[in-house]
Amino acid sequence: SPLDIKIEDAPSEADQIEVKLEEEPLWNKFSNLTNEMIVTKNGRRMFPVMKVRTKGLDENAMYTVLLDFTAADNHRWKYVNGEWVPGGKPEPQVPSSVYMHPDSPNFGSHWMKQPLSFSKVKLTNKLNQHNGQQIMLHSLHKYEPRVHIIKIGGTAGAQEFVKTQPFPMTRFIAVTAYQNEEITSLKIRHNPFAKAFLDAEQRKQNDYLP
Amino acid sequence: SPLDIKIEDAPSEADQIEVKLEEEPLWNKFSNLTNEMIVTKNGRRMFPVMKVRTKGLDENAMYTVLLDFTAADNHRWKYVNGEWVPGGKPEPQVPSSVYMHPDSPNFGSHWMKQPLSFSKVKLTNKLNQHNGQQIMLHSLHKYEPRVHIIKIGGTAGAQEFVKTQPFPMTRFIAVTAYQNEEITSLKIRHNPFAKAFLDAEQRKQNDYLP
DNA sequence: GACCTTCTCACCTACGTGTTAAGC
DNA sequence: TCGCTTAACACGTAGGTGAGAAGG
Repeated sequence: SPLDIKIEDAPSEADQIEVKLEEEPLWNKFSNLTNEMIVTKNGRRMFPVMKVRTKGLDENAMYTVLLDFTAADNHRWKYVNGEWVPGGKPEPQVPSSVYMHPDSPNFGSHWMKQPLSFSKVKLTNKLNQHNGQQIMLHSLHKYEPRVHIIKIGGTAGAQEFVKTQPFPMTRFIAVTAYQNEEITSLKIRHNPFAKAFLDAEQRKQNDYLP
Repeated sequence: SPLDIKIEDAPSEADQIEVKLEEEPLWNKFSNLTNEMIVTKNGRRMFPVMKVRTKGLDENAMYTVLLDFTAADNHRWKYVNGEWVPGGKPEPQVPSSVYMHPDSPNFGSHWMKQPLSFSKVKLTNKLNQHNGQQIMLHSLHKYEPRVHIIKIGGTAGAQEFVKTQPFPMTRFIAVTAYQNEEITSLKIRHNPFAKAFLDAEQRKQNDYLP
């Protein structure tokens, strides 16, 4: 009967929350070529930048937003003859450390007001003590970024994971130097900080013409 | 009797909270000369930067920290013969808009961990719609900065002022161009962004020597 | 030798300074 | 004229790029 509605049928908050990737067309271009991200001792920013739009949060509740990276598979990769091929045993696959979005903690209304950008996260291949802005990854391993939404309860210190959203399109192989020159070319053409190399890049493009 | 303790005798949270100015010796140098702060259309940062240290907050409670500016007196000022003198009627003295510290909202533990800096606040003499980082002031009026601590309650949207701390030593007159060249000199000697003018400044200093 | 990593570099973005001359 | 404001400017801080040579 219509009166038989159970409490479990009510959608939980987690079901209502959406975390959606921005700039999918750009990410897709990199993904189609197998994306690479540079890791350095002091940490390198990601390009493209992870940007997500959130929906379905409680406007007045408080949330913290996290970014981390899971091992996308179970091996080490090599770039051979213009192709990425699996090779060798992987490093022990411990979960990456976690980057907290600098606006955290904040109200649901804040997070939903505009897309949030993880522009300042830095990827490194070394353990660096001082700095919560760096995430250590293993070079030549493939990773998948995830965003977590954590709700902060009214009572002291209470926290609760309400959503974990993986982004398969943003997968990448961590490298200390770019392997695929098409990736280099895409980065130069879209990252304003690489403008110094744009002229040379455009000359190369012209070389392919008759 | 010892049992006669009344609840009112317990110190309120506001009584326990301290908000203390950092870098007082530097502020004092400017204050002794009558400090000036540039205001521009797009907004100018303050120098020195307002930095405060907080104590006595509840580590697990959530607070927002605000900065604003009150009219320090009831007249307009003029710089005549190397001196600031009162002159003319003031603009209507509405309270300034409010700058929210970018870490807001955050836990008491966060605010007490290290001094908080208001380095990014910008002072303007024009109403600029888009931008919460700018505070409009009237040129040639004297202002006194204040810091407010606001506690965010557990229930939706509940907020409560728990502390308002004025800083008389940081008073300044808003100007569109520096009037007292000793103020200019102090700014150049201490603000790293003015290093381009440091050489010329040091030559001037030497001119005063025999 | 082949592969991977590290370091320095020129060249950018982005923007915070007071100066100066022009505007009102 | 005088007082005040504006806008362009040179010169900094601060730091994000891939290139290329050197190192392991």
